[in-house]
Amino acid sequence: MASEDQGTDLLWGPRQKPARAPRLALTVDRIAGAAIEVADAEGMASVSMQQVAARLDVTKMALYRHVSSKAELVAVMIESAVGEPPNLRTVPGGWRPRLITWADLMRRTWRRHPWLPAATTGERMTGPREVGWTESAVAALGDTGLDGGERMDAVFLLSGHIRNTESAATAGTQPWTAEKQLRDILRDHRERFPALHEATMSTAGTVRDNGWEFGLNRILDGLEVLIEGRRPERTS
Amino acid sequence: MASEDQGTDLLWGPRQKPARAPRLALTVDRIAGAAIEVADAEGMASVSMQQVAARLDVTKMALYRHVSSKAELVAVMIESAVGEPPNLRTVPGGWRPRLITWADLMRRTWRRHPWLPAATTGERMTGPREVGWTESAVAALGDTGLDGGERMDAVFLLSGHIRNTESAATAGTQPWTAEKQLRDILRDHRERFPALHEATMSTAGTVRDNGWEFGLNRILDGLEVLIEGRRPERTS
DNA sequence: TACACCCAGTGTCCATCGGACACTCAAGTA
DNA sequence: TACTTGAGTGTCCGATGGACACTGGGTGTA
Repeated sequence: MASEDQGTDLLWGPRQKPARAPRLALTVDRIAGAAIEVADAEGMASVSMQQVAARLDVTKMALYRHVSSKAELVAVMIESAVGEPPNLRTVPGGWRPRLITWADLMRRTWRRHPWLPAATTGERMTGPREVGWTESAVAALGDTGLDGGERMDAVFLLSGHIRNTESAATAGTQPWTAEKQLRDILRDHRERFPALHEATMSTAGTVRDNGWEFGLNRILDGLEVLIEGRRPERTS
Repeated sequence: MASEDQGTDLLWGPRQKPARAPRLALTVDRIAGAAIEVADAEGMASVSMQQVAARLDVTKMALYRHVSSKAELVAVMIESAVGEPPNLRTVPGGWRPRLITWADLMRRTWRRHPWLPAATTGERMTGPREVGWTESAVAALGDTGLDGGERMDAVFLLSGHIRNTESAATAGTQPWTAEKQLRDILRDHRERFPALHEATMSTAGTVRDNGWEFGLNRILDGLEVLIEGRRPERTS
């Protein structure tokens, strides 16, 4: 950029500083941190090797000394962003409050890093912390009488709901979440989509959470029906 | 590519064919069809302007005469792939069988085009057929006593479940769906993830559907709890 | 019949992407 | 002092989406 100016300074000016500031050593953690900053600020689409490298004042190829590919960079970002999985054993009240706590913590994390839904779709590597979050939720269902497959399916269902509501929050994943756009469409075509038109209009002015609370309660109610039905009959 | 050979042929060989086969006129539908073929065969990542153009034996820039951007191409693909929304009014038995039918039809469509989850994430344009599918499901909840917001949230919850199970079917969206990989990890770290290890091992050899049936039944049960509780009390 | 216009399809260019590979150069060791 | 090592660099490549000027054949009008 300013190579000529620098040359002039080097020749004529007072030698004020070492030509290149003594920079911190590059580490995987620093790289992940920079990538997360880019993603938080400008979205996953802006996370490229050159963008991340630029933020560290380094060449993109330097990054490859520490991560073997972009996929690995993303994997490291995710592990760093999700944080340590929670310990739910101290939450009183059985499986339901524990799952609510888990879902709430997870949702908070995902809200802090809105690119997580986009980063965690598709084939990819999985890190220990991510698995730890799953462990945590599966363990919370330990005394419900559900079998192993059911416990895993239940956690998948719940975490999928978080993914859906959060990715819908940042981008219109589903037609009916792009509020404004959909409302305009429906105003122009109300005769074609009467039920949807009526439902949408009745929610005008309402605070929307993309169905987070609604879906959470439906899922937990559905689980409760199964768990209570499974329990050895006592009274009835 | 073979321009010199063609030149030779034109000069010396018998003039066998018009240099370029009389090709079908390019239309948006033909373009969308070709793009869907590419996506079905090689996944969404292989859908590029040049790939689609090549399949039509045409330059990529020719496509821009018919679609204004790649985003528009994708939007057209989606509209074409989802097909006409179903009419559920003939399905007997109330909202539950109707939603099951709807979910089953939608899941079938998404299975036919495994790229649909990937294509319908992120900010994008929405077409009338896609909105039609939503209309169809919202209408099925018309006589449940749910209010407009609840009906939309319910449909979002259900369609989100389809998205999750289907996108997990084609790629390991969640750690616990990449069966083989996860099982290996857990074998090596069973002391770190005991609950998950136990749950996973107990499902060995089981046919997995990514929790489709399980999640569907939980969601419907959860909806039923709400709907029945909302109904004006009769007996009890 | 002649000519001008229109427009679908072409060719070329550009910035950006992930990544391969050979390099420089300073620090540490023999 | 000479050699090795390894972090960071520079350059190249093919593929991506897209801008823009061009061409050539068909059609409507004079």
